[in-house]
Amino acid sequence: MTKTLDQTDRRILTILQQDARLSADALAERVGASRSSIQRRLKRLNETGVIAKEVAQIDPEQVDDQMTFVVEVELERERVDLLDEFKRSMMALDEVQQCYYVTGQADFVLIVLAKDMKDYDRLTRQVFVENPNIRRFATSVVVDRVKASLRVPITD
Amino acid sequence: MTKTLDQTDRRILTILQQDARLSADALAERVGASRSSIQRRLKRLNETGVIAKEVAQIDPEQVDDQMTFVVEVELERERVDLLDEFKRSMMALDEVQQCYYVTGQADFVLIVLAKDMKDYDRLTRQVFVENPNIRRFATSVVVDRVKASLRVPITD
DNA sequence: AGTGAAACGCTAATGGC
DNA sequence: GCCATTAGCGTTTCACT
Repeated sequence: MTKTLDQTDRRILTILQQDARLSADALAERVGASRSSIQRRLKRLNETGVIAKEVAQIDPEQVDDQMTFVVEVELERERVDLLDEFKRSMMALDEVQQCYYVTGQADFVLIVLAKDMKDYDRLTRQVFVENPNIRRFATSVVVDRVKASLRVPITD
Repeated sequence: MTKTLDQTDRRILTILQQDARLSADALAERVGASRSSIQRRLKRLNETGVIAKEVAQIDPEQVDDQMTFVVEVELERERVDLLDEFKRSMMALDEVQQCYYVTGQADFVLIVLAKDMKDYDRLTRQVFVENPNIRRFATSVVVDRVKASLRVPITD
């Protein structure tokens, strides 16, 4: 909880967000510390959950022709139990890459992946249209995935 | 370009999207192949760019108290050179975690991180308000980051 | 063509000092 | 920060199919 992340920690995190395959030696050189120091820090950063996980980023176009959609969802009533139920259903759907509960006219903003429009249509019918708790949803089709990361800016 | 990814490749990709730290031995066991086969596949998947990179996912709350914003941006005129200029400026901004060029009333949807409202306000003044090419932008504040990944669903 | 098994040297990570 | 041990990696070779 009490995260005293010093400058070295922050530099490590900045680097690992771009490339998690770097060895402790390479990191040591870049941030100006010894390898053992780096490894102790890495262990701590992993154990405390600052580094949540390391994942491979896949090029969507090379796997299947995947389309991306931005979806705004407005619920009928904002009851806590219904909100939670909606959140849980979004968590469970592989096609929903991201889900944000937001202020403003919409209640949720989603990033959704699907193979094609037909596939997307099938998904929305299943998840939104047949859900009486959803007042409306608006879809934007992503033409260009200009930038897509989960990178957190870290000032050191 | 489009390699035929077989079932084993797809399983590997699915697993690595959740945890890129697994050893070739561990992968071999999970997908039912030998270590050498896995390593040959990994090499190919990396060289062809199917696996674009491996990155560490940081818990934003443990680094700084970061707020997340969803921003819709509408440009004044959709001239190709102006679109490209806007895309480039988004690429360059660390605070812009994601940027999608979309169909619909908005031209772009952004996911933006900032320390607080003041910080966000400063950013928008700089990037949007003082840009004559931007007709309007609408901000939603993220209350709950329900789900945030870049995971591409891979059916095998 | 790709697979699985074995073996090579090397680099990197781990835990104790 | 250093050292010794262990683990994992990258590669090659070979027989198989």
